[in-house]
Amino acid sequence: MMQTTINILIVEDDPIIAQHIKACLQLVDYEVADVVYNKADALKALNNQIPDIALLDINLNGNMDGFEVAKLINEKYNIPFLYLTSYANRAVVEKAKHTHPMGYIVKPFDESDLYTSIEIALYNYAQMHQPRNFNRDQINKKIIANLTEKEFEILQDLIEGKTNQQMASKHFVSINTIKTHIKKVYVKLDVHSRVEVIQKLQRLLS
Amino acid sequence: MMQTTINILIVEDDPIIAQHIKACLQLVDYEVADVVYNKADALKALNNQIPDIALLDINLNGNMDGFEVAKLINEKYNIPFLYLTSYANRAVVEKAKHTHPMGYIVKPFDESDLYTSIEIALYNYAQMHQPRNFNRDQINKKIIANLTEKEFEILQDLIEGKTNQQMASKHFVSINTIKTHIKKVYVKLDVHSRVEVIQKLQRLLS
DNA sequence: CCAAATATCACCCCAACGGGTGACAGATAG
DNA sequence: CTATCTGTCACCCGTTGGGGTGATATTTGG
Repeated sequence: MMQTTINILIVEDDPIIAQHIKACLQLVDYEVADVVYNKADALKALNNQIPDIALLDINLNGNMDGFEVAKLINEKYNIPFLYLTSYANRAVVEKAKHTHPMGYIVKPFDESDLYTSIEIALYNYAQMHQPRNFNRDQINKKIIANLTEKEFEILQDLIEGKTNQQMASKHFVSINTIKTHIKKVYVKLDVHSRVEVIQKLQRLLS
Repeated sequence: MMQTTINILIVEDDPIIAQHIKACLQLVDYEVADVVYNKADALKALNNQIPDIALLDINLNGNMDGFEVAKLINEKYNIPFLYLTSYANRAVVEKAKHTHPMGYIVKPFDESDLYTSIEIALYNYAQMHQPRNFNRDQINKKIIANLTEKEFEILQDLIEGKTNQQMASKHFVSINTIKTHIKKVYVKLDVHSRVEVIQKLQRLLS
């Protein structure tokens, strides 16, 4: 349940600073997933392994490529990130905040700044991206026929976008069994499709 | 559109540092609502005038009263706050994050640190405490290829649980046309099913 | 001990969906 | 005036999903 180590991606074009960041992070027991020096490598690194959080320099080799990395993270990956840059003027900050960073650290910084900001970022991001109400009891309190444990598990997979076949593989059962469970979930939630399930849950848990 | 002035409450037991913070804030055109040196005065100040954001020192005259001010803000006031402290050890940060600060600045700091953190905090706090703004612009800002007006309409129907046939009837076009639109939406959102669309949107607009 | 609940699986049917290709007309922008 | 964008539509294909029926273990509560 507990995450053992936090994996961090560093995107910083200055190798010296990048290594300094890495050293700081390791001082406080973080794991550095990767250190990359430009946008292209950042995309590769993300595609290769999704970190728990990313530290982005805005200026990468003269371009403001950090913003584009941020945009990609927002689009494709479900992780928080911090800007870590020497730019602190209005125009840049204004643009930066629209990319939804969880923090903005101005250089120079030390490992305290990194540590505290990362901790807060991870915690807040998890808080705001995990609907806490979503558990079997909460749902069962609001419907007539209660979901069984298994049905609830299937329900979770369903709203995560898994296909019946994927669920069957995951749970080591026949796809027919999955279909049976889903049919029961539909009856209990009084819906007739996957999308309706999600709508129903949003209404129920809002 | 532009907020006139940002009003900030400073809670800091060291008068020298408090004045320094105040000076920094005024340098970047923030308004300082009040400067208080202990918990009791903080409560009074909050009761008197609700600022847009608060800067809290954790240590107030030897006690960790900053946490209690934070707790009160969470309970009674609808504003973000930042910790601004010299404590950066694990135990304190651990406790701090459970009080949901929008940031954690370690002393010493300068006005850049304050400015960037305050801007991000205000923006993110507003984002997460404002109900969903589901419109085409909001989505298009976060994806590479923009959705057209028609595609956005179809998207709305889709997340409402409508089938392709229902959309075709509603829009007085062929079901093939609907399928074409949906295919384009999928490409632009980089997804492959209806459920994934919903997931994606939730992430994009969270 | 027995009934109910739960989890498992099979088979059928057909509608719905996802993906690919290609086409055509009108609007718009450079 | 072209090139692109947008909206429209068709056809094909294979997969997935939703709905119905029925069966067999195992567990559990009364």
